[in-house]
Amino acid sequence: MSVPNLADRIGDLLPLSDDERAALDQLIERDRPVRRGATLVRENDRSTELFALKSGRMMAYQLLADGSRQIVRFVFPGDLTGTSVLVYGKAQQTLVAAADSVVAPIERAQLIELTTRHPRLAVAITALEQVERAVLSDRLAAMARTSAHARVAAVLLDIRDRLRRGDPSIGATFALGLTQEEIGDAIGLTAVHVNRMLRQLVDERLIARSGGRVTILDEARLRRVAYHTDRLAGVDLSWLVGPREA
Amino acid sequence: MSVPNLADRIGDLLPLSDDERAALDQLIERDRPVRRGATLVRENDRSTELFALKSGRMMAYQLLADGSRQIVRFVFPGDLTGTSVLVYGKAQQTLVAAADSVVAPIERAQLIELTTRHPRLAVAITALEQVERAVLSDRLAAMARTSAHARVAAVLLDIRDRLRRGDPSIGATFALGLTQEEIGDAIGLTAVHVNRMLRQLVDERLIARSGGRVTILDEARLRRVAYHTDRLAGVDLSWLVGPREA
DNA sequence: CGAGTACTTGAAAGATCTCAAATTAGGTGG
DNA sequence: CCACCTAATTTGAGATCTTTCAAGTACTCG
Repeated sequence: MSVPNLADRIGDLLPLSDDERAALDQLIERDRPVRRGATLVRENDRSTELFALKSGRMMAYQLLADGSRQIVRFVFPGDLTGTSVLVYGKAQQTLVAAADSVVAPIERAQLIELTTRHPRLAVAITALEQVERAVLSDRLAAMARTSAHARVAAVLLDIRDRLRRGDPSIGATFALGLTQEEIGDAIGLTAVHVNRMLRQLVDERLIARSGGRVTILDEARLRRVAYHTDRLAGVDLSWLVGPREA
Repeated sequence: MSVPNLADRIGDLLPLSDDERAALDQLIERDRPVRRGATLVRENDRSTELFALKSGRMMAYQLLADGSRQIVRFVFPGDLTGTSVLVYGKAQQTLVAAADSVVAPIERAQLIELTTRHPRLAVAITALEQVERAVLSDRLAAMARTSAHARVAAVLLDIRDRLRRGDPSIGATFALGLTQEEIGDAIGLTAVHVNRMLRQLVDERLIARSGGRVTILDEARLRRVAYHTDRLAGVDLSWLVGPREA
């Protein structure tokens, strides 16, 4: 596979029976292309669909009362997004394609039906949600407690790590695929200040930049500066009963 | 009931069959008292227990590399907490009692067993998790994008709303039950600045204070100042099949 | 009554934002 | 391939917000 899909992601957490894998594959069988810059769902839209990203990249954001935009999450292939329609019946966040993308739309009833027939998959999907939550908590702590310098470092590492999950050949150099304004909207800074912090990271010889591409020069030090923790690392579902017994 | 428990909270989302309610009641049958100030779980502790709060109040926090504390969540009666042990097998956050409390410890295997036998409850618990996530997203946006003034206003409203959920007789006046340092650790401010912002809210006639108690004088305006949204309001699980058919 | 913790206030330092302008990069039609 | 157009980036200077440090006051518990 070129990019991981939902079944691959879940398969990484948990050995899947053929039956379970087939059910997941069927869940994401439909394709819907979304052009770069296009909006897939708008905040507060009434909807009963959620999405698995198959390729490309998307961003989920909320608008605040004063018009500013908070990018809550970058969505990479294999991620499930819009899960809050399960509960709210409407979208809590706007979903925009950051690159040409393909999503699999999933009716919430489909997902419920899947989890009813395959309780282990329900647990696995819950696990993915829990990881999201842990990431969100970390980001909250970072926004509240760390400097602009640290947050910019953190977002660089985060994007690189997530790109690498889809393509292990990615090394220290990668295309960020974000404008400085988007970075700012993700970590609560103005574009101007993001620019200054990037320059500072360059001056400190932590990264290099050329033509939209970033090179991490000293990953250990950058990670220290960013107070970075990898939340997918500690996930352990091995205690769940194996596929046969389930 | 004096304070809501987990079964009540879920019952608010979804009409429960007798069977389902009994299963929930059984899930939280054990009692473990925790004295004010005591630590129930420490971040990174290996553990397979999660908890439902039965009475009192708790706080979940993370420590950052520089030693500062981020309070990620205030836990009220009926809340489930520590759910990340499902996935990580260890606690992601430290849990401390903010008041004398009683929790029901729940083995993760118990919860899995419950959700396997009662798929609708699995959905309901997922719903609670989704609400938590939406709240966390809002808080992220608030940290990243709103002023100290707005954040202090928001935390006051948040605490009041959650107290009221447990005791509808609570009106405009309530005991905050938090030190200014704790408020600061929740919203990313120093205690000194929290103090100044409280004073400013008083000067603006939005609130009054006396002896640890806060009175909201102009709720509409305070809510506007805080950019506040109530995330439990929009929850709708009515589309799930009723208990009989399930 | 005394000791410790929480609260309060002031002044100065530091971080980040705002505003403004100059420069660069990328995309398009000729 | 060039010329142009727009969006993105870069830099400077001053304003604003929040923190830090320091000191004094109030409250609570034993």
